[in-house]
Amino acid sequence: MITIKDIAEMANVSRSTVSRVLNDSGYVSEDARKRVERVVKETGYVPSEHAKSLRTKKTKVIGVILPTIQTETPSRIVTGLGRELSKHGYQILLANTDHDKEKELEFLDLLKVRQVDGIVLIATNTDDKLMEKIKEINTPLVMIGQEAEGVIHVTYNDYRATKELTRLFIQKGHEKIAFIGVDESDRSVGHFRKQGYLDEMAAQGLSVDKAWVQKGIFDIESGYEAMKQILNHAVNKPTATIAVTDRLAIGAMSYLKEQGMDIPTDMAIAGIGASEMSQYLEPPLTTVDYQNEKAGEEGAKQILACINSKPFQERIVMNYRLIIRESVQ
Amino acid sequence: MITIKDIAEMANVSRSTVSRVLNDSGYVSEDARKRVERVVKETGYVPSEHAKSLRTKKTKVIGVILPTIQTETPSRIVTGLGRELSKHGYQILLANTDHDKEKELEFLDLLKVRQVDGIVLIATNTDDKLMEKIKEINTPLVMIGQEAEGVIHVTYNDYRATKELTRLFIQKGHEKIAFIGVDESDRSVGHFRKQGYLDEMAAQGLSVDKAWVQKGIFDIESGYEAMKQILNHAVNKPTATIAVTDRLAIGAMSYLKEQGMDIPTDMAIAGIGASEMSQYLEPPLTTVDYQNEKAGEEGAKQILACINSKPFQERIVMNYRLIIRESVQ
DNA sequence: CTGTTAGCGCGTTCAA
DNA sequence: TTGAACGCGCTAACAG
Repeated sequence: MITIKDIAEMANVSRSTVSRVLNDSGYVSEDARKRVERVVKETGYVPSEHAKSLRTKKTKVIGVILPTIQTETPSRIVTGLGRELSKHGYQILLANTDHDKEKELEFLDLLKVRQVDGIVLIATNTDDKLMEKIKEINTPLVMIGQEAEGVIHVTYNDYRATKELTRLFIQKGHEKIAFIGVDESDRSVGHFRKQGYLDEMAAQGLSVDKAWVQKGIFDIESGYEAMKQILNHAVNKPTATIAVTDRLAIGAMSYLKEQGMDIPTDMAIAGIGASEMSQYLEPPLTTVDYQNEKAGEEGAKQILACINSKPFQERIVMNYRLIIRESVQ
Repeated sequence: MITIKDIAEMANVSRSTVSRVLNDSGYVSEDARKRVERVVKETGYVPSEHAKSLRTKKTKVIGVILPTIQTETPSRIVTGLGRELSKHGYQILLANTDHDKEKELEFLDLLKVRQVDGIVLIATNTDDKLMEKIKEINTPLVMIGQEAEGVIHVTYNDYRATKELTRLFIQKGHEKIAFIGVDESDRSVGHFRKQGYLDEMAAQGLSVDKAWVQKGIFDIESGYEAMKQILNHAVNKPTATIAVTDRLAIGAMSYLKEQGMDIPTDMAIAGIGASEMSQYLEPPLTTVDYQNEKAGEEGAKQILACINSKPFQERIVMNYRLIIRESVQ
């Protein structure tokens, strides 16, 4: 392996001079610079990042913890993160928890050991254990998707999005609106989205039948099951349904079709997430675009600012955009 | 930051003894071992990976280069890779080329500089430049998705898959079969899949109308366009279509429906990739399951074997599985 | 403007 | 069985 020492000898200067040329720091005579640059070019030499890290305590690596990369939301966020980070010479060390909360904690430790410069956590919960660990590792960290006191975070306006979706249905004349959510331990997707729905219903003086509110997990199948529950158990049949993710909505639509029901005539439906598929469904699905890639970019900017001790915003709430399609009438 | 030196002092031994305990190397008295272990536990000390890497030249990091993580194939592969690698204490350094061949080359260099122990390349081409660079960087490397002489690779049986799909259509009575492919610079998806189709058609004595064979890129929209081309330009209208990805098939289906054509009566259709959506389409799409996660795991095993100088297979061809659904009749 | 020197945190001889 | 000493490749004082 070729090292700085070799370059120094070949260019007839000291190692420090080579270092200065490479890092553009301190004074170097034009002559010496040229010689070094020539040798570096000829040999294709690149300094060892590890040796550098050992000295500078900087790694130019950002750890990214996520629950899965098999769904569109996290993969879009990572794309946004990667785009912004690579602009500044940072790379991503990936940590996939596979939805395992224990692993989430382990990875925080692990990334700390790897001495990443910062961590981006695509979060699905804000459990006490998690928050404690975050404080404990004491590394610059940005959370995406959940809000949390004392932690830099980028979130979506979950509450307002479902509130607006609910209002949309009501404006179209619906009064019996069902809701397919997820567990409330996920504050953003589970709690706030549900609350927006409930509050708007209440605000418009509409009551909510208990059987209208069902829960799934983050897959298509459970959306199917949830819709089945709604139709089987509701005495008073709803005419519209809000699902907190497009996948849940797709599952729900699948059950509706199986039952020979027409969308949106018999049941209007909306999802959240603006999945690529949503516009190719039958009928095309009304949904909410959360601009995940942009959220990723924003997260990257904040973590970089934090690392470089520049001013950063602790709280960023992304804008969303309603996409109204034929599944709503 | 707490270092090996601190532990040594606290345990009243030398740094080397601590190192021996940590790495289970050389003789250490039971007594000393206990003391060190206790201190390590109490302090929560973990050795610096960077210092270690500097010494041992091993990083326990695998670089993964991919064209995008926004489609199912690569994200499934990464999931498989991650699962297997993390079992052995390795982590993934992500490099997203965003379909840019130049970046692919740059990342190979960059990962080399980062001194990753190995590289997994989810490849979309086998250009000379790329192959040269692979030789040049001289780092253990496994290619997934394309075959290449002299490089460890995991591929799918693209040729046989489309051949079998073609035969399936023919068995069902179809004689005029169209094909939506991608550029042949992608040997696997572009060339081999097309060749399987062409060969089977020829083998069965069926001719192929030029207008039946169209090309898209890897998105839904271009599948739509390709089907439009087929229907507009074919004098002799085909009754079935094979698309080389599910997304292309979805786009094609979208155009067919727009034209009021029935699937599969007016046009039977099949894709490849077993995307999660495929079973929820109308009608459910016939497709081919390539077991991408398993391919990822297999790739991980090979790169680890290569790194640890154990025997490895240079060429692995994954099995596939036909999933026959209602889009074919 | 440049070279010498001194570590960063660790693993690994080599004597003792 | 243990510790002293060295060096991995690099940056950052410091002195010249």
